[in-house]
Amino acid sequence: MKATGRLSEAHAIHCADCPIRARAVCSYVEQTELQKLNALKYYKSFGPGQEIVAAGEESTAIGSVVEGVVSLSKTMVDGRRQMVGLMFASDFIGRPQVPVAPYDAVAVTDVTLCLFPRTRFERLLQDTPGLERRLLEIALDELDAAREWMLLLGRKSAREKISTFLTILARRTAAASGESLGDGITVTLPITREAIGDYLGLTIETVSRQLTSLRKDGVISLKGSRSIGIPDYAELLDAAGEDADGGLIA
Amino acid sequence: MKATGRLSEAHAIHCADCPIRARAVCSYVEQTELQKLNALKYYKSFGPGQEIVAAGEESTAIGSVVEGVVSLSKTMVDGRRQMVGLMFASDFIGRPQVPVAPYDAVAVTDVTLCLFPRTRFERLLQDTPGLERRLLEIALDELDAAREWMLLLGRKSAREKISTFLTILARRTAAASGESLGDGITVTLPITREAIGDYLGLTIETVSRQLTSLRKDGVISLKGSRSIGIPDYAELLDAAGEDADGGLIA
DNA sequence: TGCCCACATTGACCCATGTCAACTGAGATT
DNA sequence: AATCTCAGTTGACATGGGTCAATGTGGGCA
Repeated sequence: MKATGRLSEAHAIHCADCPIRARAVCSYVEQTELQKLNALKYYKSFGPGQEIVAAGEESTAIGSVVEGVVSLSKTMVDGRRQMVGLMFASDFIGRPQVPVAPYDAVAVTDVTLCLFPRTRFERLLQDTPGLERRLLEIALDELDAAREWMLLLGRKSAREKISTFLTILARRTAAASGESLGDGITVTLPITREAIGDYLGLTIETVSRQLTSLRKDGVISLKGSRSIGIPDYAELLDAAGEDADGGLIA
Repeated sequence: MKATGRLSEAHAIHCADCPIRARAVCSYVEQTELQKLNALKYYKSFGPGQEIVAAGEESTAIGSVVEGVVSLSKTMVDGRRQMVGLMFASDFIGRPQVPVAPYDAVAVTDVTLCLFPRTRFERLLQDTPGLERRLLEIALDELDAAREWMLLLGRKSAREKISTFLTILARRTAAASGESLGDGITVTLPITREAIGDYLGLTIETVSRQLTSLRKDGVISLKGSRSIGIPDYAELLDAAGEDADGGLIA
């Protein structure tokens, strides 16, 4: 990853007090072993739009998102772009053993990462019990999510794509805030229309038109361009082409 | 997985003599430890079209493809289907810790699997050195491949999709036979037009038309419907919308 | 040998989504 | 307040790929 962090690099937080401790790679690591991680880790911050790694570039560090949103995307020579992952707090970025990043990682919001030098992390992986196990779980979760996304990209209509995206945000928002999905939740879009298009394999214009269409049909309400009300989650799920319970990976 | 194997269940092969030993989950396991795996494993065979697991069903066994081709696919309530993985010899099917399959697994050809009871395998994972590490590598490779596929599904044209698929087959064929990609390799399609459509997010008709179009343009030659000649691999790569070296995961 | 059946190809047509372009609106800059 | 800018919306039109339907074809079996 680049050496160009933007904000102050906060070293302050000890792993024991880490906000993402419960779900990150380190979550199975014992208190006693945590010292090793704590000694090696460092924070780095990035501003919106700032590049974290570029595809093809060597990434010397890997680690977790502590705060903010990071997009992973691939770009074709002629500029067509497909987002292949949208990473939130506690998600893991980068891959052990492989020095070259296969995609661009870009900060979408203000982002703080908890990083480890890659080769050091590879050694930790071998002698820190629980680390590898958690990383495997995370990788398998990502794989399931990627496959769910393949269904969306390959087979869903524009309307279904947008609706699916909103259901995911709604579930994420509900989970984070403890609200119920039932009673008219409001979600905040973490990304621009362009990024939504890149995520869903659509153009900006189609994203915009589908949002308008969903609004006209009363499935959602728009409060400014980044805030979306969902009066009836079940109706949205239906528009997403999901069977009632979804089967989706949040 | 189902208990309805079709062919003789060959227990004959010892792990030490296994044809996929070098690349499968077990490849880092020491000779001495191999006994444990060998004692637990069993073979199961399936005929073309036979279901291995259904989405939503409990899968009690997980393991490797020894021989043949397996498709993983997701289906929407209205029947739209997207293949999310095409598994060849040494690929791993199923996921530890998660009892319910998130997709259908179907034998495409005659298939032989090397299976382990899932919960037993989970225990092995913890006390067999190297097993977890290799599974992590496999999962991360699959994840990279899935993300590459997301780019294809979300952003590539029908012609590019078909061409990309053929480049992958060509590389796989070349690697398996030791031939060079340069001199007019011939690939055999392992799946029907319908399955190709499901893999690429296209209809049968579009698959057929694009193959015809590529033939008319001299990019490929058709020898029967399942055999395709590739006179100039570079030209095919170009039609796939790839920059010269690809960057694709085979 | 010839028929059958599933797989594949081809044609005609249509529609969802992309493309190109103009317009709008909210926040920042002066 | 005037204006600039950039994200977003909307409109008109083009087109790639889907849909529906007819036709071709090759391998297995009577």
